Amino acid sequence: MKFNTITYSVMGILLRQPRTGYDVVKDLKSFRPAKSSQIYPILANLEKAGHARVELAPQTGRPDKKIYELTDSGKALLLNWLDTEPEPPVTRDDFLSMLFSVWAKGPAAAVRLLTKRKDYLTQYEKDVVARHDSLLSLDSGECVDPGKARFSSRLLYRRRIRLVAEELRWCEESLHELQEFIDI
Amino acid sequence: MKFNTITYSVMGILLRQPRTGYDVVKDLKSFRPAKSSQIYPILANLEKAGHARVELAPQTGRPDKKIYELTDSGKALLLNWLDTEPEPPVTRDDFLSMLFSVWAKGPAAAVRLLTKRKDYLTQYEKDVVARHDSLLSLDSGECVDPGKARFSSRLLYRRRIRLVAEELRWCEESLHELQEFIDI
DNA sequence: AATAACATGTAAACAGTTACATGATTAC
DNA sequence: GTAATCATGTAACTGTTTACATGTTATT
Repeated sequence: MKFNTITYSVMGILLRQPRTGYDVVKDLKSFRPAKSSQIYPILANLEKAGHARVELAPQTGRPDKKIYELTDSGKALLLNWLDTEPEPPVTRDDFLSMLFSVWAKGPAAAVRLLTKRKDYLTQYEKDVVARHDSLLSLDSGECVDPGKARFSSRLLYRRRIRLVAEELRWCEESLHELQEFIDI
Repeated sequence: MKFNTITYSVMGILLRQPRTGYDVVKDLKSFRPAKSSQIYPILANLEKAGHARVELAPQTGRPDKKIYELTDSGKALLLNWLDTEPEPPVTRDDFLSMLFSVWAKGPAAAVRLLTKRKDYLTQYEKDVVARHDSLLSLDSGECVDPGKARFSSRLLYRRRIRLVAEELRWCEESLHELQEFIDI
């Protein structure tokens, strides 16, 4: 059976700890967002293929929890995937398409667009920094041990923070450049 | 009629100059990549809706060129879109999913993964810088005029260059951190 | 001689989102 | 009392890629 790449991301969550579908969706948010309607079938497929097993936790008033756990074959499959060539990243960002055409609307429109982006990034930066800080506060020792899951998480957060900060600098530089065309 | 966001990216290309479907695919590559099988129907729809008109350029030995040009209604629609709220950007990047799980494979695997990324980014940086430079060499005056299309292009290239450079710094920093776990 | 670029498009498959179905519990 | 969170999933729709169909011309 051939799996798509999001399946490996799901396995990456289960490698760290047994999780429900609902949990997996939350955990994926930071590096590979997906809707629950996409995740539930993936978990079912993993179980059918023997790469995950399920434990049922009965609940009252809401659907019973299905706690998924990675099997040895699942773990082996995931670790194997790490040696394959990752496909080049793809980004879809309306802001870039808007910027591409904003010249036709004049400098004021460009300023509006870039200011909106700056606000978005500022908020985003705050969120990521907060999550990064709370990760470090949990157990700063684990975060620097490359054999621990939190090491990976820390690297990912740090990357995000750096990139967002750099795009903010770019926004400000671009806005600064546009100033002279607005004021005069 | 309601259009999806890639349609606006296509209109953004046509706003700059009349183009064939083949050309549009090439032009989109830098900020909103898409396959030709997705673009041809979009162009046909734009024409049907009256937002683009087609001029036929007969050729021998290969299909006649269909040169699309944006109409006034198309231009108005595009400029209107620039005032709407862009949806938050989404990125799909296998490398991030691999990094998320690489802790389970140990520091040497992490070094391999990051080195591969570094190589990819180094090549990518070279490409973008080259395209940025060739843009500047064409007409450096237009590039600083926010009423000209090349101003938008220059901003987009500069953003890419900055972000790639920042991710390269992050790679190197992370690799440096991993060194001590490998050598000893 | 082989490969890349030029040029159009359709059909099928895959990936991903939105809407639906269902409702208790918890926090404000 | 209102909104968010918890918890599962299916069906329909939209978006994107891959495979097919068909060749010529230019470059290496």
